[in-house]
Amino acid sequence: MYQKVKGFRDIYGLEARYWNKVEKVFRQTFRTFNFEEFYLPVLEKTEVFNRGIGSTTDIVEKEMFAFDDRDGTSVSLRPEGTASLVRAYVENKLFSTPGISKYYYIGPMFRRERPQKGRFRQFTQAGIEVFGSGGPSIDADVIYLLYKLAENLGIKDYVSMEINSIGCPSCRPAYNEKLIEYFKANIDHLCGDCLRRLDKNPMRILDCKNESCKKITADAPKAVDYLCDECKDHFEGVKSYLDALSVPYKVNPMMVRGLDYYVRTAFEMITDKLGSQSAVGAGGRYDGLIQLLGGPDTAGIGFAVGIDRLVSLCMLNETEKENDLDVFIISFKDVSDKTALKLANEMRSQGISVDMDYDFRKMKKQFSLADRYGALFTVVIGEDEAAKNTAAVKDMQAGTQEEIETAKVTAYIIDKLRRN
RNA sequence: GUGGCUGUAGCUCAGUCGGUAGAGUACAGGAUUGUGAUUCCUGUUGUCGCGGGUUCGAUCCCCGUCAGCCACCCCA
Repeated sequence: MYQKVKGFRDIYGLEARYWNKVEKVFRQTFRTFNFEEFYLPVLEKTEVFNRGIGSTTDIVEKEMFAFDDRDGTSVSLRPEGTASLVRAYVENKLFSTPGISKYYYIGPMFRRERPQKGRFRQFTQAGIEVFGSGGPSIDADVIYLLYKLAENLGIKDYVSMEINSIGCPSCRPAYNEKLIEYFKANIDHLCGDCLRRLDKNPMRILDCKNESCKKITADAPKAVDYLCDECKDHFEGVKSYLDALSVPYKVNPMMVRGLDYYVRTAFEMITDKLGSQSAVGAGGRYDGLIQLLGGPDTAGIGFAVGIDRLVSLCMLNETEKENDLDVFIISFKDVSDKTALKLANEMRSQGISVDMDYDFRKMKKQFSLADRYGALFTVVIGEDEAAKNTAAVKDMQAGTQEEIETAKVTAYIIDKLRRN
């Protein structure tokens, strides 16, 4: 028997229904914020990610599905969406459209990590990107959108929002110096991983979960205390707009970003309900990225959310009904099979969901099928009814039954459904 | 990439101190020749994850491997 590739999965049944619901809520919510859908390729030249995400990040260094195409160019399954979308934005010269650009995408991403709870090698992210606005009000609105998604999915009690500012190229180097200085003074308390981070990316030490490191990081210099005037004003602006929108949030000075392109505002929507995978959505500002990928100097901000994780959270509620069917037609071979088939499609063209037993089994069997599908109504066409050109329509919840002329069944059902 | 646990029927799991397996559920048929639940009867299904070793004999012991789960790491 064949097995799926490690870390990849099949999604069906109840989970697929939730998946559907989440995507629907996402598209509707994005629509209300005037975001436009962007369909992106799943495969990009590897350099897009090397340049965009940062060649020393873990994602690029050891998690990409990268391989050489037949002509020798290195290509990669995308590990995230932002670099691709920025590439597309620049390549299609969309920066010349008037005003700011707001796009969203939903689709599979690929990272070759060891699978565990809430983490798969193919996972789906939905994300948004805003190009062309550098002010703090869009930051707050984007964070509000992320919050709104959780609210619209009915899971806002499961998540919380944290924000931070990680500075910009003009203030971060000085802050990094301070950090390195501080950690070097406490170097014997750092774990092996953090020793390596010390030179490469000292901010990441703040994120370490090692107990001994945590003790030191608690008193480490904080980025928010070393922001330049512009960054400080920006961060204060973001907070005041968030307050105006009544978004519940917490400033977490320990929050950092794993991707190189982020500046200033960083935010995360986290949960404690998914084991060790706490992030369900995260994002930030990346003002230099568009230029880095060959475009004009354009401000950018965005976020990505993990659909797989969100679906898990939604399933905690267990409110999704199994029932999806309006009508089940019970019919019999050589008695009412053709009538049933015609009636089913007559109702379907009116938008009613209809199913039937194509094997025309015994009535009792057909009723239990109708029951299993959660049908609201059954339409029985047996010998008696067929002879009279009628059908027995049964309300499955009430248990009541009425005999209706076959030609009038569709109208009767529509009327009944409307009343419910 | 590192570590721990797990892998038996479609699903949940039991079991054999080493002698090639069983329950519940699900499914199919019937009791019930026109009505959903329950009940009762009958029936079907397994390369006991895969490969190798030890043994007269392995689903059980040993090694390897693959997959899953959980954690580290990383991240959405």
